[in-house]
Amino acid sequence: MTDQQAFFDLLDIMENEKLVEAKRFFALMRSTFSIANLLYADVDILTSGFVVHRLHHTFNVSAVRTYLDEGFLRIDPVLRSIMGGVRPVDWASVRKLHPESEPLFSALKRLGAGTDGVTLPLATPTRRLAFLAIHADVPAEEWPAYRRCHLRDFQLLANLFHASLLENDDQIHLSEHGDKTLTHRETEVLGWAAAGKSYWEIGTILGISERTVRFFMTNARRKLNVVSNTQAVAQAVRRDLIPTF
Amino acid sequence: MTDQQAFFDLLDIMENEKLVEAKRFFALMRSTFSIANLLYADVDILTSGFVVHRLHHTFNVSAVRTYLDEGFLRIDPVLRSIMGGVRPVDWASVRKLHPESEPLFSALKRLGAGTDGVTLPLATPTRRLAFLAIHADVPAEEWPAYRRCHLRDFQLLANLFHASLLENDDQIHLSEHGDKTLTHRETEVLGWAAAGKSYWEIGTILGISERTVRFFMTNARRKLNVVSNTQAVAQAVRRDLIPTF
DNA sequence: GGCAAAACTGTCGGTAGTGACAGGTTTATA
DNA sequence: TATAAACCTGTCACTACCGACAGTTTTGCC
Repeated sequence: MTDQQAFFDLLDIMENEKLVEAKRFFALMRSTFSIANLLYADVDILTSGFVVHRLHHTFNVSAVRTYLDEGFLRIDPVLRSIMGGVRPVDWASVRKLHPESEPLFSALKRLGAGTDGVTLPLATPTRRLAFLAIHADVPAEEWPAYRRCHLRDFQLLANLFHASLLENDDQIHLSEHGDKTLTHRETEVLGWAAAGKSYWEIGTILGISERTVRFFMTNARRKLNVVSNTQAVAQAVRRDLIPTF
Repeated sequence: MTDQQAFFDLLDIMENEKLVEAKRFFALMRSTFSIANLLYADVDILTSGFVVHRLHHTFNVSAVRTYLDEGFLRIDPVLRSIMGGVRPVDWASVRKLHPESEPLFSALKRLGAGTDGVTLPLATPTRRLAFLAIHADVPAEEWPAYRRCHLRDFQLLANLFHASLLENDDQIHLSEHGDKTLTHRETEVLGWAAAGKSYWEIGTILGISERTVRFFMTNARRKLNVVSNTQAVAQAVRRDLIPTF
């Protein structure tokens, strides 16, 4: 049971160390399990493309570049599954479910990325997309059993690694934009927007100009760190900043 | 290694069954591990109080009621830790860190809730607070070793149980709120709109055209009887219709 | 197979929202 | 009396949203 011992040693590290560097985590994972490669990502998908918050991996750099340049990120059915839930996603089962993605899997194989593995979705406070992809280094026929056996290890360790990175993120974030409180007017216009009123209508209701309504709304958006009135209202409702009427 | 076998049997159930009832999950957990009691909660904490989204447990009903009535929910240092991160929280270590909470722990002991256990934070798409509290049924001196040994099992199984509930969430809540039921796609696009995504971005994320996103959003607006996406999202958030991914 | 519901797509024209430009007025507090 | 913070307003250019037009394809069920 040396396998077991190695896992518990790794668990102790992940539980007790404040920040575990990605390189170190990957090295430990590879020495503990039969893993060929690992990829951890925390990205935000936007109009302009995607904003990579964090990306660490052990794959061939040019292979990952090819994957990104070819736009595989947008069509990868594994990622689509990740976005749709919180369960671990086994690559093989997705491959079976999406035969139209066969070219992608073939390309990945050519790039040396292999096709046996599992991707674990990870929770982010905002709606970003974070995951740990684990590329197996066991014969294809042994993979299902190996995955079944070690999924619990992967899940816990991935969570702890992710938590470690997030916790170090928070420090930066909190010091960057400490909580801004909304003014009375900002709260008011958010409330009316949540009630479906347009800028013009809100201006009429509050007896101010449409422009001024926009001014308050823009301030509110900035303070809430969001990009649209819709998102601002969603935030405000969730955080109970809007009087219910 | 019957212990091991029992875990894997349970894993198979959690991975393959669409919806696992809380009662059944708890029973399976208790028969597989040395667990006295379990408590799963998914709540939303607001300034005006807390909204219980889901609550399942095996504790004494009146004990839980006392816990809530006494306002322990607000002062419980375990919950405070949970809110701050995504790591599993061991009750004993929190107790040591917060000597001022000793009365709470004593009260819990009186209520039969015990003081050896661990609470696992679970990811929610919105900023709700979800967790699985596991109350050990092993002698106090054996608990640290037992916890270390089975944390990975707890983490994975808790995740899968939580995922199962989340996946079945929208149906349950919509049936409560009656008339118009939103389709899966409609709730999905609402969720991304609440996250500040534009039609184009949502289309890209979901792998459909911008026009189709507009189609779903228009249907959602009509069903919710609102005039703007902003109002639709406000309604959806208030009524907890926002999708769970 | 037939039917309904859901999922999906295209185009047009008008209205609403958004960021960046550049200000002025009132009110509370140091 | 400074000084900040809130409150208030105008214009321009651009993008996003929204309703109404008119469909096709897929999925689940009887």
